[in-house]
Amino acid sequence: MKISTEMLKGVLEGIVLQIISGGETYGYEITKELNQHGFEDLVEGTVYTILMRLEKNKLVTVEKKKSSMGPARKFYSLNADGEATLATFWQNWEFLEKQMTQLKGDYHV
Amino acid sequence: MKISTEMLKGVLEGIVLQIISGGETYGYEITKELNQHGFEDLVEGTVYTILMRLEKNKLVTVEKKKSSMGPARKFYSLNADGEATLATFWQNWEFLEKQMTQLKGDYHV
DNA sequence: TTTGGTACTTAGTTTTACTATGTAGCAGTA
DNA sequence: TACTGCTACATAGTAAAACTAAGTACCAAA
Repeated sequence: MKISTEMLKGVLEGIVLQIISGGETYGYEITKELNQHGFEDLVEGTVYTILMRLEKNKLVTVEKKKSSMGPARKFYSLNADGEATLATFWQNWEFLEKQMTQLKGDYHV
Repeated sequence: MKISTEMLKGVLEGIVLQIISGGETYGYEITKELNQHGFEDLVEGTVYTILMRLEKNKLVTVEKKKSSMGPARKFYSLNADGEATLATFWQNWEFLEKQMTQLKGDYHV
């Protein structure tokens, strides 16, 4: 099963924040992890644009580190604003979940 | 609490299908119902564009009926394709819900 | 006759993710 | 050496969906 791409809008950024909150990581790794979490069709390009948006919006700190496995990696960590944004994201998500469950029940014939 | 608008993309169409599945209804009424279901900032224009998309994609049937309360109403009902699309929508939603819950647990520090 | 609620429409904009492609480092191997 | 494959990042252009903002029109009550 794959997730319809439109349904991801506004959710994907929160997901990436959540993954980074689990510990310093970088774009290529995030992509691979998401691919194994049901986001099969997600490609690197999409993740990189999100990471750059996070950086532009000052929700993360970035540190470049050399790797023995290829080119240098850009490691991302959440800063205070990032943590706050992530917390708000989950609140919104849970609220949406609740409304969706209600709608499903209320309008069932 | 209101739902962030970007998070709605791809979800709103399913929500509207779900409401219609509960019985023949029209745009203005759908808007009011959603406003009371946590979608406070949702305005008519948004709902109407979704309804027209549903009609264009042949997921609904439309019937115009006079009203004693103002101009004529356009009543929408789901057809077979609409029901199928709605069922798929809920499958996708539940899958996304599952993945989100997993992500929240897996990457918690 | 004017106000307010009901009801539908649409042009233009913004946001977000996708497509597609390019660049580059490094390891193993033929 | 040349080639393949995996690792890793970057980005220009496009598509989809919802929003903004404005308009039209019907009808009832004050």
